Amino acid sequence: MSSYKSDFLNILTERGFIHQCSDFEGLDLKLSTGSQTGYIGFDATADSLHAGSLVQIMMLYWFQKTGHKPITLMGGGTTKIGDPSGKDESRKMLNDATIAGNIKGITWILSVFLKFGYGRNDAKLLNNSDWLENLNYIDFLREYGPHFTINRMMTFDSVKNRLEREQPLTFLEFNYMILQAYDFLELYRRYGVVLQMGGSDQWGNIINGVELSRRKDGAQIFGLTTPLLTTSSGGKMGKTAEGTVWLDEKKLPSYDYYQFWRNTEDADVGRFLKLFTTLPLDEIARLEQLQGQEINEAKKVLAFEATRMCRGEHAAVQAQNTAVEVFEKGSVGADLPFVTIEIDRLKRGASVVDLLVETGLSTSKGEARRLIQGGGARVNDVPVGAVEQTVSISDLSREGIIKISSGKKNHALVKIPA
RNA sequence: GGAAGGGUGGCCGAGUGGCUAAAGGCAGCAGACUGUAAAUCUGCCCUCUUCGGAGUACGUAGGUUCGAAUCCUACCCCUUCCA
Repeated sequence: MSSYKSDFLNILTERGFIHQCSDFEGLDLKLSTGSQTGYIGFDATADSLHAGSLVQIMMLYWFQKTGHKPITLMGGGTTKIGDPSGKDESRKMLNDATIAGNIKGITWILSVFLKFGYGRNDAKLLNNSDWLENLNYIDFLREYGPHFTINRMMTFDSVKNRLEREQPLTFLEFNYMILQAYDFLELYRRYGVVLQMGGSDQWGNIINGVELSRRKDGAQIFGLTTPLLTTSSGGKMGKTAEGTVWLDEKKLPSYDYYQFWRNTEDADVGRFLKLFTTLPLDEIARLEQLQGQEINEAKKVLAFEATRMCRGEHAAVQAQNTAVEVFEKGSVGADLPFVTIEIDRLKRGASVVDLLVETGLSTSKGEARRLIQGGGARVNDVPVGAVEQTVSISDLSREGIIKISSGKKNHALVKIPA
């Protein structure tokens, strides 16, 4: 289907990673002449990454897999500015300690997907504060300022959108793309980086770096972006009802991570299999053929593989087992969240409303009541009829467990202390 | 510094003295239908509650009034235009 010389571009094309490239031919030629270095920048605005960043991470994964050297650039410096791309409001200012903590968390999760080290194509971690923090304002302006025209900058979406929507865009944020462009040039000079990858919202920032490097150093370097990922029904990737789909297991249990992928919409399964698993394409093609109810098999593969990559084989198996127990056998699984309760309290009768709140299935008593009134609460899979209902010893299973559910998908366990 | 407009629930956006916990839309939750999908339909959607109510809330702080998101004053912030 595709006909690039480089494995990297072939794989990316086949798996649907590519949105735009500054120069396909040039990049292909460059990549096919040997191992190259490329990078992706990560904002340090949160202490971990979520599913929305996974496409970029997978792109780096393939970059390394095909023999090239990935650099993950932490935006220690640029995070202090705030990227205006895709938002109407400027970011909160973060302090140094927070940024440092965030970088630590992000680095950890990246190391799950990439092999870091000192080998030939091992991934390398850098922080742009190394060269941004001590820039001399006047020198910087004189050196690089002339290469950016306001006229041109106004045409970039990040700037244009703000202006069109009459939202404020401060000079601080206006500088973001200049600094990111400078990052690229700096990386080219220091490490011979020839490719910057990123989400499609980064296109403007990336292309600025390509142009700046060409003008300053005559560098022939490239930009490559992934499509903006949305679900087929238009939802944003990485956010769900429960909140953000964090990659870090400390921030999202593996069972929930598995369930996120398990609940993928039909229309997205094939696309996601290509992007988020490393299964061979013919295997994916087979799974894509499945219709109707059989598509669930493909979703299980997707969920398992995605969980395995991010959380490891053991966690994936466990999550899958729990899902089978809960959904296919109507039973309970080890991975379900649980709370313990004193046996005395059970003897007296513990209110379902309280338990819904304690297990985290509801965030307030009012919400728990509404859930019951709406017929969405269950105890041991039996709908709760009244708000006042309580559970007692007799509700305990042989294993000493009571299953509490909010709807059909959200379950938690109440256990008595061993 | 001056002039005009504006700041409402997670978001968008009505509301210009009581009928407003605040229209409508989006997002979200639950139910029905299914396949742990989508679409559709229905209910819910500030917090607490002994279910009678109670407490908070319309940028911030005061004031007028029996009664304010709505009127007045000061302050903060945003937008546009002028200097």
